[in-house]
Amino acid sequence: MLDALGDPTRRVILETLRRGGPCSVSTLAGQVPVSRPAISQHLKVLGAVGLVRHESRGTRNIYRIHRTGLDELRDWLDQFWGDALEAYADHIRRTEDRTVPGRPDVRTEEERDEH
Amino acid sequence: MLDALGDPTRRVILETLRRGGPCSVSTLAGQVPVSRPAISQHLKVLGAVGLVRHESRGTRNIYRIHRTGLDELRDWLDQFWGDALEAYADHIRRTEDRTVPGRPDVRTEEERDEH
DNA sequence: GCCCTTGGTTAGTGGCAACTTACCGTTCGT
DNA sequence: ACGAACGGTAAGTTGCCACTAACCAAGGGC
Repeated sequence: MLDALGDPTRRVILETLRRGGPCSVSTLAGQVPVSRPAISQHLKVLGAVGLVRHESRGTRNIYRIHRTGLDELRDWLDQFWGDALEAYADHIRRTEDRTVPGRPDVRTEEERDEH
Repeated sequence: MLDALGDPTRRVILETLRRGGPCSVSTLAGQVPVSRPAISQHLKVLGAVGLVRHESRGTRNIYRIHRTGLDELRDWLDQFWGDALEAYADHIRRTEDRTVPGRPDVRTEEERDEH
C-alpha cells in the first residue's frame, strides 16, 4: 500500500487519473514521461493494492481511481494516530510514579517532554 | 513524505516508536533488526518530513513521533479525495451530452461505470 | 584527567526495482 | 481476412538507496 504510493511516477499516474478522470493506458502513457510498458507495470501494482480499477472496453483498458486503497490508508492513519496517543499516555503514566516523594515538582528526566 | 513512508524499515521504526513511546537511538537499534547508523539515517529522513522529532538529553537523543507529517498526509489524502470526486463529476458532466437524443436511457459507453 | 557511551557522518557495496526493448495475443476497422 | 491499434508480459540493463564498517565528536562518570 504505502509501498505503492512510495514511487513518484506512480503518484504522477494517480494524479493524472485524478485530474483527468478515467483514462486508457496509451493516453496515460502520453501524459506521463515514461514508456507504455512501464505504465502497465505501475498500474498492475496500483491495482494490486486497490488504488485503481480497470475495465476492458474493446482493445482498450480504461483505468480509474478506486477508493478501496485510499480508505485503507485512511484507516491505517486513524488507527496509527489513536494508538500513538494511547501509547504516549501510557508512557506518561509509566513514568509518573518516578516522581520524587515529598517533592512533587521534581521529576525524573524521562517525564519531561517538549524541550 | 510518502517517499519516507515507502520504506518498510522506516515504517517499523515508526511502529516501534508508536508502541513504545519516545526512545533513544540505541534502544531503537536494539529493537529493529538493522545497524545503528542505518537507524540514524532513517531518523534523519523521518525528521526531514516532520514525522519524528528529537530532543537531546546528554549524549542521548530521544526520538518521538511528531504529528506534523501525519497531518500533512491526512490533508493530502482529504484533498486528493475531494478533488477526485469533483474531477469524476466533471467527467460525468462532460460525457452527459453524448446521451442519444430522444432515448435518455441509452448512453454512450463512456458514461457507464461500475461493470 | 581518562575512558566509555552515545550518536551523527562518510565511504563503499549489494540488491532491488524502475525502465526500455522486443515479442505476442486480442480486438477493431476495412 | 488482413493490417493496425491497444496493451500485457519477458528479458535485460541501470541507477538509486538501504545497509555496513570505520571514523569522529561530544558528554557523563569515575
